Amino acid sequence: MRITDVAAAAGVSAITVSRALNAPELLSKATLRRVLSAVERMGYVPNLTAGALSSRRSRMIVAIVPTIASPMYAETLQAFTDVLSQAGYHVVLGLGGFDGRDEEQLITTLLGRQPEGLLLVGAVQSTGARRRLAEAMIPVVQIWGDASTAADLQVGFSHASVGEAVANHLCDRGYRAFGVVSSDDPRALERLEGFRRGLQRRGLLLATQRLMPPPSTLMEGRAALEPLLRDLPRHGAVFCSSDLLAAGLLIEAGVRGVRIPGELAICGFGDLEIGRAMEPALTTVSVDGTEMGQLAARCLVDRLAGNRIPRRLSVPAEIIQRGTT
Amino acid sequence: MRITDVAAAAGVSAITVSRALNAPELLSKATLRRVLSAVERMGYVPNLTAGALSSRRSRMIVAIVPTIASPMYAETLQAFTDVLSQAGYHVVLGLGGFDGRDEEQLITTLLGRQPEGLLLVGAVQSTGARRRLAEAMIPVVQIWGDASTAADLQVGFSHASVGEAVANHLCDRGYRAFGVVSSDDPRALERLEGFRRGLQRRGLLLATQRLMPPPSTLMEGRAALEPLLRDLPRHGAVFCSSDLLAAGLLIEAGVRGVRIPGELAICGFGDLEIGRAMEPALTTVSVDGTEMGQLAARCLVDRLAGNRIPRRLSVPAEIIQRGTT
DNA sequence: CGCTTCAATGACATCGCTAACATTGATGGG
DNA sequence: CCCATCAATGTTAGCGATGTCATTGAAGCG
Repeated sequence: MRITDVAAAAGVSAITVSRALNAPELLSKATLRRVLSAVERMGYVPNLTAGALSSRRSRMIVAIVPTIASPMYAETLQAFTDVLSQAGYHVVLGLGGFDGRDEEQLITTLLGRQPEGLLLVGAVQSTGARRRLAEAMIPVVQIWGDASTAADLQVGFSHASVGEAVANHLCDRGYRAFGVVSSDDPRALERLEGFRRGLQRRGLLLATQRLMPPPSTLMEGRAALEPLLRDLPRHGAVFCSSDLLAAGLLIEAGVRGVRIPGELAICGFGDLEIGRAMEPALTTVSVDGTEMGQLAARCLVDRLAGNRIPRRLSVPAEIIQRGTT
Repeated sequence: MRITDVAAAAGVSAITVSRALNAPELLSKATLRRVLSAVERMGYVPNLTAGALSSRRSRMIVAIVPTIASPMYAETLQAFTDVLSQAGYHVVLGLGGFDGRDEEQLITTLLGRQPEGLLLVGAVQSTGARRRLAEAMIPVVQIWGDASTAADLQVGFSHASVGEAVANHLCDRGYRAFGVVSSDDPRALERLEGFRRGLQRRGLLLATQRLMPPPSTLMEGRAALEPLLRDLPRHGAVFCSSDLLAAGLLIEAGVRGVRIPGELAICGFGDLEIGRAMEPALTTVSVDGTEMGQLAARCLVDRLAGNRIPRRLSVPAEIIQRGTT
């Protein structure tokens, strides 16, 4: 069924039906009612593909995320999609993984959909992909971004500063020996670097670090405890790149009877529900993934509506002092 | 840049460029090479919207999921998207929530994209939405489905049987007093009903049940322990609708010094990582969310390729006996 | 009353691609 | 040597909507 069918049924022209659906204020009350009732009666569903081609407005936004299997990204994407859906956009999902392989390929085919905007979690790695994005001439919001790569629009926080702040916080609480258990994705590595620098500023060193490929899991956290205890002096503190790793440590500590924070202090990252629910509750860094997703979405919507918006937005990343440090 | 620009640059007609990209086997080696090099050189990205309109093949699949904030669905969707992406489809995300509000609206606008297939988590609630789906004449795969609602294609398992199997399992292990802590989404309720029936068959009754709105959280699990202990005789067993609830009980039990499974046995659902990582590890029902997502995707791909495929596929749901029962 | 103005509607071309059919020229069999 | 055949490429006409400009008629105004 096409728009012309509805038009015929309502005794108007195709464009009038189009207007009834897209710009009802242009029609007289009577016509509008007649057309809408025909639409309703016939169960007409407009072909958005055709509409997009004609109007050059696809009303689609592409979201490129490493994975949604990780709760942090899932939460962000959920919020992002909710807001955009409200604003009348559809979200096309691109799962890129953590390595840059196929990145350009993925971005290219998705750009072929003529999205009006794009969400990017983390940085674009390949220059080819970067060029493609630039050529697309659409707003790109980057979230969870590294400082290094400047996208068009950015919603996030400085991972390096977070690392440094955690270092300071732990020093202030009196810890003097430090370890890191971290995934080796670019954002985690930036936090680690900041952490290390923060320690250096205080004249302290990192005693041990353990890197592993993303995504991080509880099990990896559990497995990390034993080597950590070996390498780190008693009363040390460990900074984990994810609450999952931290919670894993906590669980294993429970099993082994290691007192937390007495024998080992733990700071996580992400403020996931699991951290809040553990006993003792996890000290962690809270970044509001939901807010970040919402902000990113609103950025795009505003920008597409022609409003001027700030190119950089910060969401706060704050250390939540709880029971494990 | 349009396809004709590339065609001009390569000294061929538009359709030849189209074929170079979509049906290279139809072209001579020389022409193919010439065209592809022009495509490459000019950085041409085909407009898939136009292509979709013309060919009536959108190469898009719509996925409608209650939420991706829940790890189970996120995992399934991840697998689903991965497979489809491999097969050259893009996934458009629809987040429907758990209530049926706006369901028809959401489905309708998404159908306007002319997707070639659709993934549905759970059942369609409104009849309006069901009619719309039927009229769209595209394959619809339903996963995590209730038995009641027969979609076009179905990949899943019987929630009721799972509930019954858990009842039997717990009875067989000698428990005689039973409780349930559950979300009240339709699928969880079906499991609950099966559980109750299973108990009845054995001449046993449910001593207490506590329902709460989805999504389930660890915190709700923790909060559920105290009333549960009040209402349920010692040495009872509780069936939770999610590993998150179960893990919450487990954490709270640790805090209160309630011995698991000595004083309280716990069975979860979902086989999430957290259940495996807890100590004692959680007895649970494992349904492979990844496999379900992959299967659903393959169903669609096969069907769209014109192959005959079974209308119902089962993925196994098996009880994993671990430390909490 | 004639002219402007504006609200309401329509006609037509167009968005960028591909399906369907047409054409071309080389190949090979009788 | 002619003609059927087939591989390789081209021509034309849409796909289903909307942008743009044109048209209509009623209202307002001096």
